[in-house]
Amino acid sequence: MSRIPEVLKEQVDRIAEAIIYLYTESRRLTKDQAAKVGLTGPQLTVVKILDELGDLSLSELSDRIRAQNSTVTGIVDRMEREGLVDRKRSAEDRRVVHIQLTDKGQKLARGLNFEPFSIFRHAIQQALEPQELLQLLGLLDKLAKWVRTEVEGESTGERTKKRASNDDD
Amino acid sequence: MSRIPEVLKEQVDRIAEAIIYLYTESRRLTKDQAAKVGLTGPQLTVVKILDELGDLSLSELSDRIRAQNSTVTGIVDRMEREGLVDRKRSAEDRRVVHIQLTDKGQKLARGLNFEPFSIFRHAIQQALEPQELLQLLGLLDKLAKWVRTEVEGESTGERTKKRASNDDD
DNA sequence: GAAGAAAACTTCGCACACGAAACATCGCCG
DNA sequence: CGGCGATGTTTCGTGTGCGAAGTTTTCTTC
Repeated sequence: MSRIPEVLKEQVDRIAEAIIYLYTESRRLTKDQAAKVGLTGPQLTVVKILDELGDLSLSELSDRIRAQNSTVTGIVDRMEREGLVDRKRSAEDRRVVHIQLTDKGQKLARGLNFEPFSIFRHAIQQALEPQELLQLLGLLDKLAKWVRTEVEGESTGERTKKRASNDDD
Repeated sequence: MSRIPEVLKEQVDRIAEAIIYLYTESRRLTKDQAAKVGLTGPQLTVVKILDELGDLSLSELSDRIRAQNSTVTGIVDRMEREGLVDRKRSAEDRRVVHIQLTDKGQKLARGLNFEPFSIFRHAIQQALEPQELLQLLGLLDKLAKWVRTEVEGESTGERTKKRASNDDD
C-alpha cells in the first residue's frame, strides 16, 4: 500500500503547496489582467473559449470551464447584461440555450493579447528546458490519470454522474 | 526570448490543464469530505492548521491559507458562530486578534483521519515512484520560483506590498 | 508628546461557486 | 395518445474570495 518512505512526506506536502500556489497566484493575476479590459477572470475565459470554438450550449460551456451549470448561468447573466453575449434557444431542442458572442464580445476577444492563466504558461516556457517541460507533463498526466480513475471508481454509486466524459481536454 | 519551439505550445497548454484539473478536483473532493463532518473546505483547513500550530493571529491565518484578511474574517465569523473557534484580543498589541480552537473544534480536528487536499497527496504517493516525486518537486519549485520573482518584480510599483514574506512554506 | 503614517481588522458590495429544488422540454414505453 | 423518467437550464440559499474604505491601535518623527 505505502510505496513511499515516510521521509518523503514533507516533499509530498511541498508539491501540494507548490501546485496550490501556482494555481491561486495565476488566478489572481488573470483576474488583474482581465480587470484592465473590464472583465472578471471567468468572463475572460468564457470570451476566449467562445471566440475560439464558436457558439456553445450552456452545458458545454460549463464542462469547458469546469464549473456547474448554476454557476455558469450567473456568469452568462452578467455578461449578457454587459452586452458581451446573447442567449439563443435551440430550435432542435428547446431545452438547450446557445451562448454566442455579440460583435462587442468578439471585438473584445480578438483585441486581447493574453490568455487566461498566461503567467502560468509563461512560467512553464521561460523557466523550464524543453526536456523538463515534457518530463513535467508526463508526471502531471500520471497524477491526473490516477485521480481520474480514483474519483470515478471510488464514489459509492453516488456523485459520479457528472464529469465522466473528459477524453481530450 | 522564446526558448521553446512552437511545437511545444500544445504541451504547455496540457500542463496548465492538468494543474487546473488537479487543483479543482482536489478542492471539490476536500469539500465533500468536509461536508460529512459539517464543515466547509476552508473551515476544514483552518481547523487543521490551528490544531497543528496552535493559536494564530488572523493575519497569520490569512497567510497560511493564501487568502485576504477580509475573506478570513468571514470564515472565522461563521466558525465562531458554530462554536469551533474563539477570538481573543492580544494583550501586547490590541490591534491583533488571536484565533483559537474551542474544545469542540479541537475534538473535531483530532477526530479527522484526512487532510485537506488529501486525494491529491494520495495521488502523489500512489501514482509516482520516489524518484519521480523528487523530480516533480524540483520542476514545480522551479516554476513557483519563477512566478514569485516575476510577480514581485513586474508590477509597476503597485500591488506588490502583500505576499512578500514567504520563505519556507 | 502630538501629528501623521502604518498596521491589524472589519465592513461593504460584488462576483463566483456549489447543491438542492423548481421548471420546461424531450424521449420512450405502453 | 398519455404518462413519466431523463435532460437542460434557472432559481435560491449559503459560503467563499476579493478590493476599497473605515476603525482602532501602534509606531515614527520631529
